[in-house]
Amino acid sequence: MSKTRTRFAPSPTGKMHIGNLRTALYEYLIAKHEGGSFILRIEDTDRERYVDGSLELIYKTMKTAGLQHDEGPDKEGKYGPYIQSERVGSGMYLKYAKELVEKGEAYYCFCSKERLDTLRKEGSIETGKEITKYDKHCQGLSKEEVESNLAAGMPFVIRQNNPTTGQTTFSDIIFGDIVVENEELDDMVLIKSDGYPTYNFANVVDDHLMEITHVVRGCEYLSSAPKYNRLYEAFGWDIPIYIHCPLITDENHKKLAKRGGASSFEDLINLGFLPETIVNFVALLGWSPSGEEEIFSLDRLVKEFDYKRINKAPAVFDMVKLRWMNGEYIKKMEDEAYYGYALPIIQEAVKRDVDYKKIADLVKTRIEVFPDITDKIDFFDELPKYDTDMYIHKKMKTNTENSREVLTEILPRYEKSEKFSLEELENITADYIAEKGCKNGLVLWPVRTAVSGKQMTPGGAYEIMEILGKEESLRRIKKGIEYLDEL
RNA sequence: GGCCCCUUGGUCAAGCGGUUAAGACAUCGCCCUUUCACGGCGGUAACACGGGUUCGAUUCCCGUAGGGGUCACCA
Repeated sequence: MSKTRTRFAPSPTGKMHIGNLRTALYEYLIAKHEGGSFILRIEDTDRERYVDGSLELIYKTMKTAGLQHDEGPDKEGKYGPYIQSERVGSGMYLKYAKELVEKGEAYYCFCSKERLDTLRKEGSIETGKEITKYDKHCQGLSKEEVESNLAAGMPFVIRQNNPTTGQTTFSDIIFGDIVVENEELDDMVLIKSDGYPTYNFANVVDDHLMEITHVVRGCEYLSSAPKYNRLYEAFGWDIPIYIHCPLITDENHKKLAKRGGASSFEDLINLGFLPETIVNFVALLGWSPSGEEEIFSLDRLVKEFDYKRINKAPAVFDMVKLRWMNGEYIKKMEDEAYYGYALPIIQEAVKRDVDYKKIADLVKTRIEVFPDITDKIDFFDELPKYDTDMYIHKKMKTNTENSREVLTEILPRYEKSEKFSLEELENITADYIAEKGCKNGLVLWPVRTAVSGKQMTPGGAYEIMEILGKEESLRRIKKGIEYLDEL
């Protein structure tokens, strides 16, 4: 048994789609789980769709996701070049295509775009159905006609020559054996008129040349798989193990579109998700471990991943659960890493001179995504204008009356505090509550309200006051009394 | 429309002929508590339908329905 080799073969056409990321991840996991190699190959045979900067984005994405390849354009390897456009120059794809022509498994086609278009249209008029198969028009060309056309410099493509009778079976690890009528197989183009191979052809040739053992890709390629098999067979090459992954869909059960919402790794990162979360989450979309855990590091995934447990049914990308999972990751983060993300956001939101780390600590268990921080801590920056109804709380038994009383009574006590530390504030308040003989909430609710102006805050009255400092805290309490006096 | 694939709670999913049909997210309730979270406990909620096969089907087979994918000189 040869060493496991998988490959991720993206096209440099923009952002990294979430489906592609999962494919890359599975390929990485399969290779690493079996101690094999993970190869990065760039499929840039469509020069029109090329997007500048995509290559760098691919590298960057793979790196931040932690999917380090063993071979690729930027890494040594004996199967290079790893960029298809660089392989075209040697004429190798054409050479292989010609080999198929020799064998009668492919043929030159000189049909114009116009003829192909009208072919489809006419077909639909006659039968009422759309004809999508090429009619093998050029297959009938004699060798001489082909030669003279070529000599005349006529543009051509090379098409696969598929049989019109019989059946082709192909085997997929996830979906099992799938049988199709050969009549259904279109004579797909192998070499385009610009001399570049099509994806379908380059893919097969390169996978063979690079000795790829497991081909992982999305389900949307399932229907082209039989044609691949014919290619392998025509060449007499070993067919790799196919692993077609279920689709990832949006909430409407439609293939996750590039448009609308977050469908790429970059989008998700920009929304504040951690790379580890995205990798973890995406791994669980269409695959499940044998145990019941759900939080997996990449290393754990490598250990646990068994591609035979990949699902068939499409999976909805659930943003809500993604957010939950990200929250789990945030809670588990080491301080240093956490502060690295949180502090800049807090500094941006709170201009006042306060202990940002303390704020960060308060908010750590209350967010799912880092941008959540801003809304939760804005009151540290400035006391919002609030309604005095906020002093009314049934459970705390507070109302505007007793709140005013509490605030007025406790204010001078806080004023006497020297350090205004958590401990001191706690003692002062506890003493007051004891003297008053009331419930904690009766005092703490109005204090927290006055000091924050919000109904919900990370941390309680003490934490907030400590962070705000004596001057600001007292100012806010006085403000609260003022509001209540106005009633 | 042709071809192909899919079908367990709202979502992700376990299950692989006999189970009280797991677990997670979401949701609801309770507890904890100075609010909100966190945490803890518990509840609601599923095998699309119809035929077979079988002593027995969520599991196997065939239909039906629904959903999805794909039909390029794009990948």
